[in-house]
Amino acid sequence: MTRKKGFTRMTKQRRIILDVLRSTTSHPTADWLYEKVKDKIPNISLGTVYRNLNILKEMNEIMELNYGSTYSRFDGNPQNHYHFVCERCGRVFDIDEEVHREMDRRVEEKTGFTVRYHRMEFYGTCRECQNEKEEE
Amino acid sequence: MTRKKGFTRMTKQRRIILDVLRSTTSHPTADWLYEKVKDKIPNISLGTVYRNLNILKEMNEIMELNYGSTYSRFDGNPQNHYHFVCERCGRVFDIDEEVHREMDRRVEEKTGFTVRYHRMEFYGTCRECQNEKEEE
DNA sequence: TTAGATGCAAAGGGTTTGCAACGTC
DNA sequence: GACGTTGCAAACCCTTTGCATCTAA
Repeated sequence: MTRKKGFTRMTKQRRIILDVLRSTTSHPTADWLYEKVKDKIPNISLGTVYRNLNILKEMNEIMELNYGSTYSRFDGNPQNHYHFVCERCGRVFDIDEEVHREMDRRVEEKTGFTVRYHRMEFYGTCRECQNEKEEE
Repeated sequence: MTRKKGFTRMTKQRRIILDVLRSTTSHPTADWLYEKVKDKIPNISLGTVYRNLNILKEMNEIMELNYGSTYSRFDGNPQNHYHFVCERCGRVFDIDEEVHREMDRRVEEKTGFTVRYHRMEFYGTCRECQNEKEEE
């Protein structure tokens, strides 16, 4: 699983993909990033975006999120933090709440497993969507 | 999102899919369920399994989990609970820990969002995998 | 009786990958 | 110069879906 190979080269593509991801708080999809990066590298391919996202993930520079949807979202903040997913509009928000590391220890004691980290995501309705009319 | 339609019929397929899922704690994939159900309904189709899993999910009889993998796993226990995902073998375990509903309220206060529930999953190495030799 | 459910197979759609050319170190 | 990386397009693979047929209520 852990990959020890190179990843030595900081190509223009890799750098710009990371820049774009770091410059937004919207937890974008690979395709959204592809479109954005195309502004700067018009002939970049979607495959390159995916490849670099996977590499950046292995380098612990970014996080991959997949909450319910059929596609992944990416987070340019590699620090563990919690998320909120709006069930109406699908947007993902960061939650400003400390990560409860003590729960990892408690689970370790209970299970005998080794816990490296945990993820937590809240589901509900964001403020904006609360104000919209109900629809069936 | 919320679907008001029928789902009135408890077909043989639906009942057996739910039975099989309820009879395991392994959080199986759709394909695994398909293979198991085939023992009882040899000519059932994979599409039927998927359709029923989606319906059962909407009926709040089961939960769909998608933690990292490209495919979903299903949980026959509709009660919210936490999970542990082994990063080595990929198995998913239930965690016997009360759900911290108070965190939902705290996030609501902080964000102004409406929180319906939260999910939490721990990642690490299960006991069995800890005993296996390291491999690169 | 009849609307929901099934089987089959094809389509969907996000993601991965093989390969030749390219670019970084 | 060597080897990681890219672009392109095809392949993958899990999941959904159209349609004729079937069946639970």
